[in-house]
Amino acid sequence: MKTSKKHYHHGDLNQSLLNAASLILRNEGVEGLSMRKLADQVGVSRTAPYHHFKDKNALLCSLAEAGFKQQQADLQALADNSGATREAFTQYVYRYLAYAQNHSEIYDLMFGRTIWKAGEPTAELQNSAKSTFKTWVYWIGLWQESGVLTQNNTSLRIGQTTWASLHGLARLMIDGVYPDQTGQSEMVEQMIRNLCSHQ
Amino acid sequence: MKTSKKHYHHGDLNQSLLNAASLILRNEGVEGLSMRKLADQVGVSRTAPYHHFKDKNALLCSLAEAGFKQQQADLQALADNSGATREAFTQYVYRYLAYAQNHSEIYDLMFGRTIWKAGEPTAELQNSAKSTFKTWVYWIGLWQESGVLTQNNTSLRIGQTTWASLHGLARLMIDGVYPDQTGQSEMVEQMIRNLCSHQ
DNA sequence: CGAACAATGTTGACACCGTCAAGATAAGCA
DNA sequence: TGCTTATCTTGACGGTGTCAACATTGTTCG
Repeated sequence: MKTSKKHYHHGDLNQSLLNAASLILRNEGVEGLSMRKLADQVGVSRTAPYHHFKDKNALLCSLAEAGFKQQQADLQALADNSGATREAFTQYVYRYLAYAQNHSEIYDLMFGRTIWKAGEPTAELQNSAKSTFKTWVYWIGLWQESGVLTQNNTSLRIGQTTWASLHGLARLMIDGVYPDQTGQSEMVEQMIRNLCSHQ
Repeated sequence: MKTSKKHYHHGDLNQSLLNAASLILRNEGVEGLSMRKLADQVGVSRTAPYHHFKDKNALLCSLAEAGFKQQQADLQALADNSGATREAFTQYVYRYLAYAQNHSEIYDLMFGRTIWKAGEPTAELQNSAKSTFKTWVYWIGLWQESGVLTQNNTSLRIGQTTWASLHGLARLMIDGVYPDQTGQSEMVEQMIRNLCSHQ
């Protein structure tokens, strides 16, 4: 019943849709992701997906949500293996940017206008985002305590600004504004030097 | 011949299209800007705009280009009236962010994926962007000389990172990821503190 | 002046898109 | 068994960008 192709019911359409959508996203970007093509890819009629996702926006939110969870797990693993040292922060930054580059389309969904401005973020998505940010602020606090980051403001504020800086870097690389890879790691190094406290 | 409505030829369609597009952009965002609606608004047939812009992408590039020029003039005026002081830098940052907020849709066109990744930036647009960035780097150099910004790297590198930070802040505000205005100016203040050299 | 030509406008058509409404099919349960 | 509900289907509507073919106008030159 699961792998059969002649069944009227698909079996696990919800997940299949997410998988196929992920693939299209990676290969063709959001612009190449349409509900019709998606349905076709999965081998189902145009409107079948609407029984699993309210609309396209809901599908995208689901993808972004998965992105948040993966990113959070990704980074959590790193933090567990090291203290609040400057080296850990550096690695954190590199991981963050690597994630943004390796999953640029999902990253765009997570933080871009498609969902947050043009569309409407699902409640679940908002929760995921908020949770991720809280974890981030928590670690910022630790880095402040250990003197890696400046203590001239609350961890919330420092969390906001450092994240904004990281995000800006990620966006410029992702959106094709900095097309050349040249000097990219130098930029990151300089950015880290800027973010860390100068004693 | 100019203001008449019964003429077969419009008279100044090119500019009229840009004006109308600007208006739609401001009121409804890029999502609400379609070539057909645009043509309708100007009172011309669907495909008339294609005699003035190769395609929608070209139109958007033109809008973004105008944005660059306006921004550059905007900021140039500021710089002319003040030296390379920290106060000038602060004002610069505020102006930059204000521009991003007050012209969020154009800002998005100038630096967003719509043109730079999904579409193809016109040669003219690329020139405008490059020119603006060069001016930016030039001023960064002056601020470095006067000790406002750090001298631990080239003006190009510092220009890239400070701009990335600013850009990140702008994006988060624009894209609706930071919906509340609360503490926004505090964020900016902290960001400036971070960017300026700590003597 | 008039004819040729280029610029600018028009309608028609095509292939997409998101999504709603109504009906078909299957699964779960009484 | 039959009823309900979840799932999937086809059909349809209004929207999109843009190409091809044709109409009109302004320009230029013999």
